Amino acid sequence: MPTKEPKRKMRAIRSVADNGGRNPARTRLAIIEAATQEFAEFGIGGARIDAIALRAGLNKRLLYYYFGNKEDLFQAVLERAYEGIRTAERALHLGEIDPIEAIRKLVAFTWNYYIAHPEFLSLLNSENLHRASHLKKTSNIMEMNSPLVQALDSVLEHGRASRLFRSGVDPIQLYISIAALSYFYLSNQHTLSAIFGRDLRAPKAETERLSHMTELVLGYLLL
Amino acid sequence: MPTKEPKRKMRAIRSVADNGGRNPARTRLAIIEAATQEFAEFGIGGARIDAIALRAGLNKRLLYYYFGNKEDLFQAVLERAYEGIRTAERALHLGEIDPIEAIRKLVAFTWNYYIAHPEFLSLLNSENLHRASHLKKTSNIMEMNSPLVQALDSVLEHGRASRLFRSGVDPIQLYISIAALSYFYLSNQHTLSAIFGRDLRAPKAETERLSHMTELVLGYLLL
Amino acid sequence: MPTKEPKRKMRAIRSVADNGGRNPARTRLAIIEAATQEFAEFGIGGARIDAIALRAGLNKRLLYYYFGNKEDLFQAVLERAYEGIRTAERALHLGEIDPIEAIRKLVAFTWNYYIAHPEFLSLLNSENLHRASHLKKTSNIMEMNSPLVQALDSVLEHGRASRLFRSGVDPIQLYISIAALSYFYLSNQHTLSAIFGRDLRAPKAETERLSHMTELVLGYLLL
Amino acid sequence: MPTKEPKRKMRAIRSVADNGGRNPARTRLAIIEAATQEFAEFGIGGARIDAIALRAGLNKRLLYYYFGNKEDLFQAVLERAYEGIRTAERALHLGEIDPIEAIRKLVAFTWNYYIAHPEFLSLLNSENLHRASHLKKTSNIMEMNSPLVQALDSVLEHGRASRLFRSGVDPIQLYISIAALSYFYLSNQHTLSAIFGRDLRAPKAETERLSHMTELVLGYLLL
DNA sequence: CATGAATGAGGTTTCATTCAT
DNA sequence: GATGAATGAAACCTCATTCAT
Repeated sequence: MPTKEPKRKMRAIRSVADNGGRNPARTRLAIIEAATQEFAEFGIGGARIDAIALRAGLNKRLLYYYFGNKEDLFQAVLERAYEGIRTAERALHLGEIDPIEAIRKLVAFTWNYYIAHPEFLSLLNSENLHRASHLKKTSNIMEMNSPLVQALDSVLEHGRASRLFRSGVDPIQLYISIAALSYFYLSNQHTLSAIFGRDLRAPKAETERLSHMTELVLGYLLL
Repeated sequence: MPTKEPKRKMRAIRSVADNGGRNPARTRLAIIEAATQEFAEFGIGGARIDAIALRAGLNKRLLYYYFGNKEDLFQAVLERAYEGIRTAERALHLGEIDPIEAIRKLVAFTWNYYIAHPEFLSLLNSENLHRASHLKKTSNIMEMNSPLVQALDSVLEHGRASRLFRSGVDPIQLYISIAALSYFYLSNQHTLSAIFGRDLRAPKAETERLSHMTELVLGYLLL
Repeated sequence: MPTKEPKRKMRAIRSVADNGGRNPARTRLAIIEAATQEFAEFGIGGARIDAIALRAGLNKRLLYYYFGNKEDLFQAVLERAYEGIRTAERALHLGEIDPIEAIRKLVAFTWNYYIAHPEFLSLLNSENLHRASHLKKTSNIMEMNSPLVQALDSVLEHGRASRLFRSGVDPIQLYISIAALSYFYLSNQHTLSAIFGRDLRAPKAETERLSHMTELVLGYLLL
Repeated sequence: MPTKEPKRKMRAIRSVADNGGRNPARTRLAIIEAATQEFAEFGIGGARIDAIALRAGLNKRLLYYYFGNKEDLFQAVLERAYEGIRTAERALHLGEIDPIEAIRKLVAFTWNYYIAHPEFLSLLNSENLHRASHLKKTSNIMEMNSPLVQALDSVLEHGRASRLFRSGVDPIQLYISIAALSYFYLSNQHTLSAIFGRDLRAPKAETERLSHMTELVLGYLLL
């Protein structure tokens, strides 16, 4: 197998763009979605333009028409992925509820979002392998910043004011830690499962993990 | 850009094998080390056999002579990377010290090892992208299991016996969490730095991160 | 798999040279026999020096020591193959028996020799693909000539004298025809079997073929 | 000689595809024709994709675009070669003429077709070296079957009915024998010429061979 | 807007052969 | 006499990208 990447079948999973053509917005979206799957599954180097076109049910030339080249397509994919999580985060409204509940909700949300969007983890890994080169090229990079950091800051402030939480907690550090606990477990599930000889994705294992993470964070915060 | 991967200069960083040939063990090692760097930097798909040969100062053909193909070379690289961290872990001797100190030491060790061995994180990310396919092929996969899990179990037991630590803590969950806190921060440093607009690798930031992680874990464990 | 030839396992069938080394004649023979199998199975282009060494249970370097290069090794193999059939032919003694019986014997001998030595057919095919370039380099090419042609000439003469056989038969043409009838059937057995949807090598089919060939030749010769 | 195959010049004999591009059918044909020559001349292992592209006057990448890989290209070449002879055979209309004349015509046709299409013999030899692996993959393998076998059956029947031919002749056996007589002579002409020290392809030799074969077959058939 | 055909560069791998012991 | 290590050349094949319609 003189090939560069592991062999894989190329079959159109689902022709995302079953419009009779002539719908730019939809075509664009179809490409992004197909590319998201492909990049998530194989990384930037492993993703194949042909495979993306096939997944999208579109001619390869169109990818270039819409996105110029592979790198820029990845950038678009990445931006949409961030957009997705930021939108979901904005719907959380942590500030309006009890601090303890807010933390539970934040941990659970992070966990569930990553589980529902494994491609997001994979895309981030790819982007970090490339030293965030695509992210750095996005124009309004600040909008990538999570609205949750500010919300978390306010939750911590409320908790501290109510003498529930310890003081001196950096919301960014905590935000990163909460993300880390879910992210690492899921992103590295294959090596961890192999090494520990357990299926980390069994329902029971997932429940235990969420409990553990919640207890860990609250155990730390609560006075 | 007609090439698949971002352009990069190919220059022999350092001829790892400045033996006059005819030293199999040394040649083998030179290949593994060069490959480790290359795979860590560019992933499996992005790594170039030519580049590895150049880095190692060896004829490309030799890589095939010793390892058969790219995949098997990656497997060898991965196995050696695990071997490295397991060896370091075995030198920790957590069981012989005060539980609190042991936890501090474990968190700091994990952090420092990842900082000293960024290639390890990258290799693991690659392997997880490939669903641990190489790891699953290693013969004695159980030896990949960290000796720290058992040590941590005993630390937790001591802590609980001394009424210092809470009970009911699963050592595997905690081990994963401790790894997660350092791993995610470092592995995702580029996207995080870009988004937060701060340099997460500034000395001050590193110190703060280690403190935060230690407090988080101990804050959770201590009664 | 970017390989040139169809994949195949390389395993030493039988270490022909299980001498403790130091037996030139035996080593030489072991190489020739291993090479014969390899060349017969894969052709000159498809044969692999490594595979031959492995089959012979010898170091690859020895093949070069004894034969110089692949081409010359093939020449040696070919010469030995011709030697084999010529030796067998010399044992026939056609002149001493009844002409009809002699023809039967010749047809059957040809058929049986080809069946017992399929590698001979394959080597000849290879050599013809190369326009007999190796054969032309052999020193005493005349010794390659079949002793049977002269014997056949005398058989035909006897048959004609006894008013059994027709006259005017060129022994070389007939010799070629007799060879052709067996050779083509066996050498092309795979395509013929595929196309006719029958197994040409089934015992019944073989018997029928020999009968047919014998009848064909005798039917032509007999007055 | 560090190369695998005998050296040879690579020069575009004749740019088969002097279309200004954009003519798929023509391009496809140009590839097949170039590949036919190359495979016939050097065998499957010896044929070079580069050389085929050069012969066809096309970009090497196109061969893969149209045929996937070398093996599949060979299969296409082989199928076209069979198609060619089957088409020619269908134009013979043996059933409509006198049985004796029909046999003469069949022998001469076989002889002349092989002479006009030496590549056909070579391709068949290659395919048999590979145990008909490509032929077995062709979908309608039955259409490869010669229409002549049935025609020959009817000729034999007519001949027998007219008390001209012997009975009990298997048309497949006879068909194979007729093919064999021409095939072996031509396919093995180089070794035979070398060994007999005569030029088997001299015009006189060719005439004699055709006579001999015709007499042989008719001598057998005629009562 | 959309597409099948075409391409240059470069990737992995293989091979016959030689070197150093 | 015998061997494992090493090599340069070239083979097959892949890929992102562009051309012509």
